[in-house]
Amino acid sequence: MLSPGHYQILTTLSRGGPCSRTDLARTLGVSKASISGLVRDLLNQNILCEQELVFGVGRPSVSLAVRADAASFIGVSLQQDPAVLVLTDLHGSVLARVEVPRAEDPDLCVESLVAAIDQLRATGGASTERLSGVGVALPGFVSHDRHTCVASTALGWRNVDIGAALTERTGLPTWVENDANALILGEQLFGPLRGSPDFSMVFVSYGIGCAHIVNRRLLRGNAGGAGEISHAPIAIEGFGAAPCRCGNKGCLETVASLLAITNAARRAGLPEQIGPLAALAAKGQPDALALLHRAGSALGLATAQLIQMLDPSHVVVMLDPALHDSVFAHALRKEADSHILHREGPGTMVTFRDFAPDNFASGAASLAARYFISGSDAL
Amino acid sequence: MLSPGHYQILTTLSRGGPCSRTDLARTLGVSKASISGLVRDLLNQNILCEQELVFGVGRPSVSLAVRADAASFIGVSLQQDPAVLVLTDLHGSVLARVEVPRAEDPDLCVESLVAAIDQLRATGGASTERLSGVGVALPGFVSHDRHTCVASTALGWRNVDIGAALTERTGLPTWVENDANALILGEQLFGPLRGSPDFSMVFVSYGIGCAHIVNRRLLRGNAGGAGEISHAPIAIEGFGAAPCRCGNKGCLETVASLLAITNAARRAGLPEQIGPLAALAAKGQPDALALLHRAGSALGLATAQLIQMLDPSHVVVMLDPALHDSVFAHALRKEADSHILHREGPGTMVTFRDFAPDNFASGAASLAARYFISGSDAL
DNA sequence: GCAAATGGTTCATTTCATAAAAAAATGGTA
DNA sequence: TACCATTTTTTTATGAAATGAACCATTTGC
Repeated sequence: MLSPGHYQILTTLSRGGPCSRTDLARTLGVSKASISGLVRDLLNQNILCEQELVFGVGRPSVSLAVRADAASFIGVSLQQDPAVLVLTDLHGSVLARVEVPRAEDPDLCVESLVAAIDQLRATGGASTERLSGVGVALPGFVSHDRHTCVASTALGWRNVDIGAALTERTGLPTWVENDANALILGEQLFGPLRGSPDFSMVFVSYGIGCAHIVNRRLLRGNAGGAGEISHAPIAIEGFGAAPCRCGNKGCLETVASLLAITNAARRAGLPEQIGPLAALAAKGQPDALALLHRAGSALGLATAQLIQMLDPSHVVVMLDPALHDSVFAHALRKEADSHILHREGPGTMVTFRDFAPDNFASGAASLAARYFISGSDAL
Repeated sequence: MLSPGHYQILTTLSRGGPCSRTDLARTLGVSKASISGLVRDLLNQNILCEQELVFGVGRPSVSLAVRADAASFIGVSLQQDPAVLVLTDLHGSVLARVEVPRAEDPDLCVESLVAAIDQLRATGGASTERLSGVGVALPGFVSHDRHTCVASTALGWRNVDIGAALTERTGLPTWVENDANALILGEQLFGPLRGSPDFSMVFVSYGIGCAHIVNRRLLRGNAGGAGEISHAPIAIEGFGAAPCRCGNKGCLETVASLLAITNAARRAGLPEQIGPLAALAAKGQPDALALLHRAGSALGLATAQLIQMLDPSHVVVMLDPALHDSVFAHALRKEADSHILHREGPGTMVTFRDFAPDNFASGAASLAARYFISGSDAL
């Protein structure tokens, strides 16, 4: 139905925001005549709309924009229990949201997800008329065709074809993706860093996740293992090197994950919740301070490794709000800063952002949105 | 002269080796009719040739191959003193070679390079009739248009437009590139790993260099700083953390570069040449063993960081031949292996290869060859 | 020999992109 | 107010490029 030319226009508008037909012709390097015809098609199909006039010297240009209601998508996050499902529009805005318990058994899990999806379809009303696809984010490895969960220790799954199951039950095309990858792909399509060709994201949850965009594409690596920062070797002098469940020693997640932090807090007789722990550290409690400083420094060192290796324009670190202005964040920034090579010009910008489980669901929805916009799942 | 279709055919043949017209049509997703016409053009221009017949069930297919003598290129390496210049054909084979002292002064340097290029042109004879371009590899940062050396501590250069200077004096289009990048781009076009979409290379010289191919493209990063493994933080327990010239502590190059090794050897009263030092270690001399083990372990740890972050299919480590079967190499492999997350399937393969200054010159020549083959310098 | 299978070519047709010209919409100026 | 310069957008005529379908070529296997 839509040609590569149509998809190029949608991608450009989605990446760079509204612009005129002439701008599109310049950006894409094709003639204004071609753009005119393609845009007409997209207007007729109610995928684009003409916005306000932009006045310059001559005839004003008409801004073209992708219509938010041209399509809607469902995103499923199995990153935590409970699972989060969202219905989003073509701008990435969340229209509806629902939570369901995350069942371990694959069949039960699909069952409850299908019920939740039906609920979203009912809630969404008119906006679900053009419902175009489902995206699933999960902690684990996903097959190359983005249908099957090859392995997930968190879920206890091996070779679960959740993509096929959901497609069959919902009648909607489904894409499955690793949680960190879904997060960064959502950011690339709809987030503040949209359009940035080289950036990385790290999130600190019970585990630690990481993903990279390089040359505008997701970095998967040879076996889909790129970004496995959890097991980055970060043994620092005086840090000790605790054995990790992977069998090695000195892995990042033995120090900086929420699980490691809460475990260490329990052993030290400190509160296990991250909020009270951070509050205690803010008041100057030495053990809490040392614990969070250690964890932040470790993640800072891993971040420095990342920056030296990839030289991204931005690294976004998603943290629990309680950690935002804490010794954890400060130690992270300081340790990272002291291990990167400073050169002229603007270096890599490290920013913190609130960690929320909904980010994964939105990211998952963006997988389907990407297909709608680019006409292929080439990431 | 050549259309995008022509370049697609050249790129496919160069990447995957000889194949038939029908194979090309299948691979590129276009009709046999189109291929037929494009191939005819390339045969007429003596860029392709028909090779042997491949017999199957029906009519045998004619293998098409890129002619090695369709064009030739000059590669310049300023990676070490003396500079190395090579003349290569379109298969990457070296046809002629010459060395010249590497002058510090940019004007003198250009002068001697031009003289050497003229010498290569004279030596090359008939093969230089289709001389198509010059590539330059140098240790330092290169501007985005691949003409100017922005900064090089090794050469003492700042904003030297060596590309423009050589183009003016030789009349040949010129591409300038960082040494590590030139090396890996040469490998991608002509080396054993040609066609592999994700791999990395590390070389150990007076400094340590590194570059990555990700999704078939060179990973440059935001400011061209990707692959700066020299200053990767590798402080290991018991390693100490020597201050580095970059101002930080615990950088890889303070331990594992040839410069660091020879300096440490001098302080310990050991031979400064890497060959005798390795021989001593092979005989069991404890200080030599400890020194090389330390250096190899450090590089192994950095390699583990690399593998965890990027998950490449291969990491090629270019080493002085004396180090190949040494404690350095063994410690490298052991340390890398003990810090990567092992999963099912074939993991990253770490291989050693001889380090030779000529590799950089060949890589430099491949920059020009790439333009001939792909019609653009989009890396 | 002849059918089956596959590789490669020819050619009329369609599709696609373009350049050039025309139309539209505005600001400035006499 | 009339008119011109400027820029955006549409229309139209032209040319390049890719295609499908038919055709020819050359082998294997029976």
